[in-house]
Amino acid sequence: MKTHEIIIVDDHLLFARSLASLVDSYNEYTVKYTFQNGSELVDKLAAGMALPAIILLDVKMPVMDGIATMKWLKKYQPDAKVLALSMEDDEKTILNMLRNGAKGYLLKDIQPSLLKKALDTVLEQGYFHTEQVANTLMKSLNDDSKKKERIQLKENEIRFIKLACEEKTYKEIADEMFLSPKTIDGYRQHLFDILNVKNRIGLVMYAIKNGIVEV
Amino acid sequence: MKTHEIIIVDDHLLFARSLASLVDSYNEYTVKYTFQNGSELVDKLAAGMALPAIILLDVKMPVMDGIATMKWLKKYQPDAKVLALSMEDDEKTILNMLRNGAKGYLLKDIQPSLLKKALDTVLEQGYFHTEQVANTLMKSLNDDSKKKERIQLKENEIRFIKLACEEKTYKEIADEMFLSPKTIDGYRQHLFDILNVKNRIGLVMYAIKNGIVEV
DNA sequence: TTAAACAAGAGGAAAAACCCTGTTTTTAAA
DNA sequence: TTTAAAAACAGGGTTTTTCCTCTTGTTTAA
Repeated sequence: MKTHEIIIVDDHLLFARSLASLVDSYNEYTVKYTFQNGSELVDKLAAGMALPAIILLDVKMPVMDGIATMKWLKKYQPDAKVLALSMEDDEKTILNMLRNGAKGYLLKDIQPSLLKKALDTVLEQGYFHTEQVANTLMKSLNDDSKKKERIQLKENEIRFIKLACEEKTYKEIADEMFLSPKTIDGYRQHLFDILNVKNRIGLVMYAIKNGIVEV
Repeated sequence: MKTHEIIIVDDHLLFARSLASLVDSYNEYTVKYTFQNGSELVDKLAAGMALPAIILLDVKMPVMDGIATMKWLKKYQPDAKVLALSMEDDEKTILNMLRNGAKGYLLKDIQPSLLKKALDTVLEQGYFHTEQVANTLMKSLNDDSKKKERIQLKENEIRFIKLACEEKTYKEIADEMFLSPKTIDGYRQHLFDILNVKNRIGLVMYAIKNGIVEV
């Protein structure tokens, strides 16, 4: 029976080696290579190496870390199946890896048996996540909807911002809000000042970053 | 021992009733009210009714549906703990409910025993999600990172768009790209045409929706 | 090889966005 | 009841954006 090829990318040699022997102990999987950082992997892939079934990718590495590697893979090898490995369950990092196409996020302190399940699940379903990571994910969805309004905006200002994110002129916005264009101009200027932006583009980006408008 | 109060909001009376008796059968929980739509709930809350421990909220309802209700709650009762109930596992809806603060998303065809676990978990951890929903969540994270570039854009056009999402004038963008402002103007016009947007705001929104720029 | 498509760029002009300094009216607070 | 801040609005000027048409040189495809 043909086994699935695995590549391990991790700068901690000891860990990488033991992980490799663990993976090799499964009948269905074989470790093809272990690399010490992202750019070793990228080099080989760029040189024409075929994608393995799954890449186990450490997040924190010197030279080219997990996130940089994911970005490269997303662009040039979007079909790569990557399981991220990490010491810490930092929310931002998890999101970043997953958003860039990682199929799952494993903490390094998981039960070895879980690794097998993770590999199997990724091949079958395309995704794998632990309870813990899923929780973090859920939380993040909510947090950013809460951490809104660090600067308290008035009802009308928010209405204005939302309209400013559409393809409308200020004149049209004024009509829609039943206010004079000059008042709208005042809103605009005031918001530029308090939000520290230079033009309407900045206002739109602020609105998106702070969840005032849905993307 | 004091039980946790539950409110059920569902327009299907038969379902609501049986759900209520199921919840009441747990020692730790008591159904306080059942409402037939979101606005009944909102009315009571607006009139000063205290929040229950958990609200079980149907997604598809007449008058005021789950999403509208979540939006109201997010604004006026952000501490409400809501478990969404739904017949279908539509990706958009799930995201929408969770983004608006739902603590979990239960499909109506789950095992009754899972409901108990869901209630317990929400109270303990703040969140509950089934395997299935978590999967949907993961998938959505990735799908939108892939569905990029439906319209094939040139390297330079993408560079321009990215800069157009910053607070720069076209003159500044031209300098940065070592091109004449008139060439930049050409890029702009061409992109407006092919992307079907009316102004730079539309361009920025397109860029964000299609993952050309990170938010 | 000739025509078509394309990229870079120019001129000119109207529309929209931006900026500053004011006045009047409302609203809220002392 | 007086005062003061905030909201609505105006005038008027500068800059940027947007739109249209046109030229020139380069690839590309028939």
